[in-house]
Amino acid sequence: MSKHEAVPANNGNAAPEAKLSRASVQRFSLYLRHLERWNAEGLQVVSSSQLGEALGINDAQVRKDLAYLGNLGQPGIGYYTQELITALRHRLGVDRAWTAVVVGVGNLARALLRYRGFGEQGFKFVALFDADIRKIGQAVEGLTVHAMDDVSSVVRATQAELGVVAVPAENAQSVADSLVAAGIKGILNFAPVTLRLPGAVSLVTVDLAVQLEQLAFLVHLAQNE
Amino acid sequence: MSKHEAVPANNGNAAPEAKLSRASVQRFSLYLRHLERWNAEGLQVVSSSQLGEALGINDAQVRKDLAYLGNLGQPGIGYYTQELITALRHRLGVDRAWTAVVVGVGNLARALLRYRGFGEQGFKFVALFDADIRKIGQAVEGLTVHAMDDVSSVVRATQAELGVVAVPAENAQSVADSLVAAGIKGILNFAPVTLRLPGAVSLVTVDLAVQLEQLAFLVHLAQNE
DNA sequence: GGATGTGAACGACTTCACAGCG
DNA sequence: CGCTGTGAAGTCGTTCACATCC
Repeated sequence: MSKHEAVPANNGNAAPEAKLSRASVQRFSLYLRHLERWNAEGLQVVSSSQLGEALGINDAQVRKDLAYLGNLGQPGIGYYTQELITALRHRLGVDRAWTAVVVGVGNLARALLRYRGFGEQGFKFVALFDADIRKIGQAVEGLTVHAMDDVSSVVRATQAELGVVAVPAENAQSVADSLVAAGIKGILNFAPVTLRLPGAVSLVTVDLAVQLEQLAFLVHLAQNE
Repeated sequence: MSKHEAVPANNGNAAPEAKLSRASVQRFSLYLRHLERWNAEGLQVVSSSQLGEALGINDAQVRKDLAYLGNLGQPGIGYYTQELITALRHRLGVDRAWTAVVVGVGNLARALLRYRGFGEQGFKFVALFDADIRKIGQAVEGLTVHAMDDVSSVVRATQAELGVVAVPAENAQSVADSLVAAGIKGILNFAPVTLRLPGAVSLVTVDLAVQLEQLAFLVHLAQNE
């Protein structure tokens, strides 16, 4: 990493966090996934056009994105896979473990808990919560389901940083409020509502209904042409 | 726009489909959801600033979006809720029924099948498929699980238009190919891969791993400041 | 007055094109 | 040579500001 000699060290120490678009960050995750596979397959060098092709985007875009990581590219050669992976993981913040809790133990929660790959990327689910008293105490995917009243104590005890909201729309805001009050730093929300959170808490919403409607619209559009 | 005497009825019949950004379409879904709730609560008129506030966006943005629907706004008043709903549903293509099949009967599939609201928006799941021979013939959420070999015949028989891919990454492309071969018009993909589809088939990908990493990045960023 | 519709300014993202380096 | 890094141009989306209309 420490790259002195040549390179003006634009990430010297002052404001290393340049403006990274949300789109770039999403692509970072995708680059990382492809790189890790290729690296496992023994590929040691990769070019911006290979990455671009894998993601279906322009190669200049790839170089622009990767430039945020510093001057890792070797003109005439490409990028060293392992080096890129390390830099990407560091920049994304996944070069360390993340702990998460899930509220709402339905099928979606189960799907997430079983999703292999989260673990590989350093995400660890440490607790589950549900409002349904019948589910409390049950073990799901190796974790015990706690009562909603225990959110605060369990989140503090586990020092969980991320919370997944997988409850019906009408309960989502109050669940989010509980998580925030317990000290959660970021929420992944699957409920179809616009959550209101304090600025210090990050939010990513995945709205499945919107996505399905989006698809219907695209098909609808394609048919009327 | 041609400006003569009351509304030029620009949605007469010619070329109503202007360029609609993907972002606009996503917002359309959100507008629709809020409007339907407000309408059910008896609200008859709504303003761009109310909608903007509900979605957390600028009111000018709302007006720009809604302008795609024609001149529905009443200066000094706002928009008539019912009229907006009708226009939005029509434009989104959800003023008719959509049939969908799901491939990969895991927890994610179950979560989708139970998701209330899909039905209300006119989406109907008509068949399930799975490669696991032990699941074939089982009933899940009222639908029978079919073998992968039956994709073609069942899709044709049900005239399903949309396909949900909820299988592991390594099988996603071949599943998608089967769906396309069977005549599916659009695919909602949950597998963490970049699917390659013919141009005539629409695609929406929901990558949960990317979303979780995005959240981690945002928290990571907020902490280093 | 109060809210729409929209040109114009602004800002963000993408692509082009090419100098420069290994 | 091939491939990076990056200004410049181009494209797209958002916000501003205000004329317009009920």
